[in-house]
Amino acid sequence: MNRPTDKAVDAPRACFIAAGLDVLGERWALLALREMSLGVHRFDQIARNTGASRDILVGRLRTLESQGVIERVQYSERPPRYEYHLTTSGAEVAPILISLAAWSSTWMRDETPRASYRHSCGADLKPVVSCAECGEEFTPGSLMLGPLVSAAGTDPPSDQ
Amino acid sequence: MNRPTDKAVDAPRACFIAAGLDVLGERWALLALREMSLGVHRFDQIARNTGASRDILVGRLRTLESQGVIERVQYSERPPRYEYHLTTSGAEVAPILISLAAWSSTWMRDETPRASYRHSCGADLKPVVSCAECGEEFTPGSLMLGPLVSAAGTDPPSDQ
DNA sequence: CGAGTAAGTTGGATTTTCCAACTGACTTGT
DNA sequence: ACAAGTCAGTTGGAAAATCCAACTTACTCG
Repeated sequence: MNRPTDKAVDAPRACFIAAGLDVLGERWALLALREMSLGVHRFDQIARNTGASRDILVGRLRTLESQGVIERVQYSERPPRYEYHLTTSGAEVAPILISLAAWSSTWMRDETPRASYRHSCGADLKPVVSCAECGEEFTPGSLMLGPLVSAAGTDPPSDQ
Repeated sequence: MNRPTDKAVDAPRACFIAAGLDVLGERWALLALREMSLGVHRFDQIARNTGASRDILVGRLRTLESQGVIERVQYSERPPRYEYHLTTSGAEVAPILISLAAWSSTWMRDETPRASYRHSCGADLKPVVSCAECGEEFTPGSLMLGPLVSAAGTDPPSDQ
């Protein structure tokens, strides 16, 4: 019952998971990124394949663009038309999609037939997440809180 | 004017990513699971640490319970009080949280100081996602669509 | 010319979320 | 004993986000 550091107001935990969700956690954002990572780059097809309302999708794509996750590439001048492409940052969302697909195909066991995913080697999706440092697999519970880190934490990759 | 045969509307892509998001993609769901995986199991603390409204959080926890991701464990009879714990399914959400935290700490480079994560070996969070079959690392773009799969796909793990 | 494609935009209905206060059943402090 | 605090919710009303179908603009194709 004794907490050594009792702050006046318990603010929500500011962590990188919460920060990531601010960008990727809005409705349709991850599905839009899924489409782009599958090679679908045009508005109408992204809207159709995700099921998102067109107006909401416009907003989401603008947000993702402003966050540097995707970029608009003009493919027609008259009328101006753009394709949506992943930036380096956006391409690196793949592990999240992979983990999500793997969890879902393991635990969502209902009748519905769904598109599955596989690795490019041809095998069914069975991702193993391991620590780059020690090589050990991440087991549930081996994720620990680290120190508070701001921008200067490590080397900032530049986009493009 | 236009009321032609607009029937064969392409349905949204039914895939395991979308299915996973139906369960885990609602607001606050992943943050609640984060708390449980960090050892926080009681309602008030989960509400405080996530920042979710209490009423919304109740709904979310009930949904996650009905989906078998968490379970309520009674710790007091009078008055009845419950703790929220991850099931096996819930514990296996960890790779998603890990990927999200890693992406975020790589790409969210602003001033805000945030709690970082690390592997239990002590190293900073640097997850590597590789294919269990061929051992090769998943690179962006090495995720491919597979065939449609329903419940009978592989062996169903049992929970609890 | 009329139909079709593409990327949006618009207005209004619906749904979800937010927020602060309240409740009930206890427990703890004085 | 009595007041205050804890805990896990519940409530009602306001605010925000989403949904939906139709509309718009600017082309291209037959």
